[in-house]
Amino acid sequence: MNQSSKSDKRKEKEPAYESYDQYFQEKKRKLEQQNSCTLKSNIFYGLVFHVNGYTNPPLTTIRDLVCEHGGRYAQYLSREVTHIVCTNLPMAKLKLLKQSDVIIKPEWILDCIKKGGLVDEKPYRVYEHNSLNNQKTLVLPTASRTPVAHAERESRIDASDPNFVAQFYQNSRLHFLSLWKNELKEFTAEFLKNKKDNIHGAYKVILHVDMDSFFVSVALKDRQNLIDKPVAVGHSTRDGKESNKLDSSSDLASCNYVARQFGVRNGMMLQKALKLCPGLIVLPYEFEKYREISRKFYTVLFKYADNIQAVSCDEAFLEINSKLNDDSKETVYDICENIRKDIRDICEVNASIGAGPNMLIARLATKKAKPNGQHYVTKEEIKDFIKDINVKDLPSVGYAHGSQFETMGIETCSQLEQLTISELQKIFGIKQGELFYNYCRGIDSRELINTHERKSIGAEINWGIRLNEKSKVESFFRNLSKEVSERLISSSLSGKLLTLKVKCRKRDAEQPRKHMGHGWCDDISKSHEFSRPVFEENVIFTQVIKMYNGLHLAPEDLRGAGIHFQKLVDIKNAKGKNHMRFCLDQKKLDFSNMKKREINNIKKNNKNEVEIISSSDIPKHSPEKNPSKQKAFQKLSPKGKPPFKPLITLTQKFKPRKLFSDVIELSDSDDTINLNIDILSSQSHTQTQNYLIYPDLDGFVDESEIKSRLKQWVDYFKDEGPLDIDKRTIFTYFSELFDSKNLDLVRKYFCYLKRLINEIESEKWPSFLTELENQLQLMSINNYGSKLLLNP
DNA sequence: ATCCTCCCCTAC
DNA sequence: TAAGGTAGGGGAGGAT
Repeated sequence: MNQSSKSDKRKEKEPAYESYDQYFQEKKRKLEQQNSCTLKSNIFYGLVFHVNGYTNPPLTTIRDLVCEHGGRYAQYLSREVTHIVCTNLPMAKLKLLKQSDVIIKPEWILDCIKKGGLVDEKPYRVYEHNSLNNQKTLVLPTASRTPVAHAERESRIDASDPNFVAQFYQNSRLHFLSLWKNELKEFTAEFLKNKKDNIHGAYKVILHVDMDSFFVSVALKDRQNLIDKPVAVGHSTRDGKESNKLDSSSDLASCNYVARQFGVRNGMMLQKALKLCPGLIVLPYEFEKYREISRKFYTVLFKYADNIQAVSCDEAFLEINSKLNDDSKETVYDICENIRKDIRDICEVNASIGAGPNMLIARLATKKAKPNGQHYVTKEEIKDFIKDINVKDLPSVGYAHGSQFETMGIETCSQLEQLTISELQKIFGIKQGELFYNYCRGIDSRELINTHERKSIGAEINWGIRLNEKSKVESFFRNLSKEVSERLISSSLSGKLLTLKVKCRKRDAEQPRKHMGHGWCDDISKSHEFSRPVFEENVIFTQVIKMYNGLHLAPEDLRGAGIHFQKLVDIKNAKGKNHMRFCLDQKKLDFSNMKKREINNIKKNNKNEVEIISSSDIPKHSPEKNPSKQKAFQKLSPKGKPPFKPLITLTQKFKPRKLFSDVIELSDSDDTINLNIDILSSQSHTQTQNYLIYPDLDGFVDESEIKSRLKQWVDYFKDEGPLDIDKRTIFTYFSELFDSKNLDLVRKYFCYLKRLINEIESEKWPSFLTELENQLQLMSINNYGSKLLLNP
C-alpha cells in the first residue's frame, strides 16, 4: 500500500464533476428503479433509518415515506443506520446502540415532510444521550420544546472520554497496519524457527510479493459486479451505494486500478478523489477480513520460502534459492506463476511479484509487474533497468528527500549517478548519502531481516484531540497511559526509557483540512529514564503528566500525543537498581488479537474472566520476620544485603477495587485472583469516584489531595488495620516518590501518616508504620549509603 | 570518540 | 463528519 502524500502535491487537472442537479436526477432515477417509489424531495438525503418495534404509522409507511424523501431504509440495525425510529425501545436493545445513534419518534419524519425540511430533532427524541457515563436517559414526556441549534444537536464523546482511545483504534487503518505488521513479523519468525532447512542454493534471487490494492480487492471479492468500476475503501461511505460526499475529508486507504486511471491515489482525501472521479464507489473497511486473508497469504508464502521477511499485511520478501536450478527467466517466472496462482486460489486476490538479485531490484520490479503480473530483472539487466527509474521511487526517498532531489533538478537514477558519494553525504548525511549512492547504481547489500526483537513499544493519537480544560487533558493522558500499560503487559514487557510526544497547534495555524485533524503543529518530545523498568499505568501516567506540565501548554492547543517506551526488559526480569523484584509469574495476557469490541462485549456480559496467577514465592512478610529467606537472599545479593521485598505485584495492580465491598471480598484470595476484564477497560479508573476508600494516590500531584486521601483511608480502617493490598499500594507510592528523588515529600507524607496513626490509637497500625519506615531506610541506604532523616 | 536527547524521515 | 499509527533508522548538536 502506498501512503502517497507525494501524489497529493502533484498538480492534476480537474475534470468537471456533476452538478448537484445532475446528481439529484441520477439518484432519483436509481431510487425509482430500486424502490419503485417516486422521489418527492431530498430532505432525508444521507440519512439511514431503521424502524424498531410497533410504530404508528407502521413500518411500511415509514419506509416508503423515507425513501420518497431521499433517505434510505435499513432492515437491520447496521452500522450505517443514523436514525432509529420507535415509540418505545427496550433497555436491552438500547445498550447495543452506538453513541451517535439518534432515536426518534415517527412524528419527526411526518413533521419534516410537512415542513419540507429537517426540523429540530430534540423534541422528538425518545432517549437523550449522556456522554459522560455513556448511559442513555429517558426523555420525560414533558421535555421542553425549545429548539436547539443544529450544530449543537450532536453531543459526541471527546478525547477525555474513557472510550475514546478504544474507539479511535478500532477505526484506525494505520493502527491496524502497524498491529498486523508486528503480528506477521512474529508469525514469520515462528515459521522460520520451526523450519529444518536448506536455505542454500547456488543462485540467489529475491522475490517481492505484493497483493494488488489489497483493501479494495478484498472488498470486491464479494462484489464482483463492481470489479470494472472505480472503487476505493475508506470511511464516510453509505454502503457503497452513495459515496457522494463531496466535502468529505476522510482518507481513502486503497483504490483499484480503474480509479487510479482517474488520478485517484491511495491516501487521497475523498473530496479530492470525487472531483477527479465523480463515479467513484467507496466501500467500508473490513478489518477482520484483511487480517484473515493476510494470514492465508503468508501461509502460501511459507510454502515457497527458504527465507522470508514480512513487510506488511499484503507484502513480503522471499528467498527461494533452494528451488532454483538456475537463475534463468523461465525458472523464476515458473515459480512466480505458481505462487501467484496459489494466492489467487486461496486468498481470491491478485498478487504481483517483482524479482531480482537483491531487495532493491525486486522491490522496483514489482512496480513494473503491477497489476496482477510479474517482472524479473536479472543481474545483467540491472544497469539498463535502473537508469530510467525515478529517484522518487527509490526506497527511503519519501516526501522530504524527494523534494530535495526536485530542487536539485534530479529526476532519474542516471542523473543521481553523476554525484559523488561525498556530495551526497554532505546533503543527506553519512549513511543516507551512501545508501543513495548505491541505490542509483542498483546496489543493495541488505539481507532479509527475519528475527523479531522489539526495540520500542508505544501508542499515539493525533486525531480528534480538542480539549479545553486541564482536567480533560489529564483524563486523555490517563487513558493513553492505560493503553500503553496494557500493550506492555500483553507483550510481557516493561520499559525504562519513556518518551512523551506532543503535538501542539502552531500559533497561527489555520483550521486543519481534515475534520478533527491535528493541522499544522509543533512537535515536542521529552524523555525520561526510570530507575527501574516500568509497566504500570499509574507510574506511566504520573510521569507523563509531570513532563507534560513542564511544557506549559494551553489545553486547547493540544492536538495529539504519544507515549513510547524504549530500553525494554522482559516483565519477568524487570529488576531495578533497588533490587525490587517483580515476581510476575503471570499468564500472558494477550489482547493483541482481541478486538476492543470483543473486550467490551465481555465486559458487558460480565461472564468471561481472565485469570492471573501471581507468583506464590512473593514473600508476604518483611525479611526480618523470615530469617531463612533472608539468608537465601544474602547469598544471592552481591552486596550481602537483603533485597527489598517485592513492592509491586499484579495482585495489587489488577484487583477490582471499584467498591469497598469488593475489597473486602477479594482481600482473602491473595495468590490467585480473578481479573475481571472490566479492570482493564476504561471505567476502572475514573478519577471522580469519591466513594472509593482506598489510597489511590498515583497521578495526584496536589499535596492536600494526597493528604485527604491518606486520612480518609486511615479513618476508614482505623479499627481493623490496613489491608495488605493497601499497604503495598502505599509502599509503591513512596518508592515512586523516592525514585523521583522527591525526598521532601517522602518525609512530609511519612510524618503526616505517622501523625494520623498516632491519633487513632489503634494496635493494628503501628506495625505498618515500622514496615514502611524500614522500607524507606533500606532504599535510602541502597541509593545513598545512609539513612534518611524521617523524623523532624 | 561516544553517548544522549530531541527531533525528522520513511514504510505500510 | 472521522478515526493523521507505529517501529525503526538516522542526523544535529550538546554533554561527557
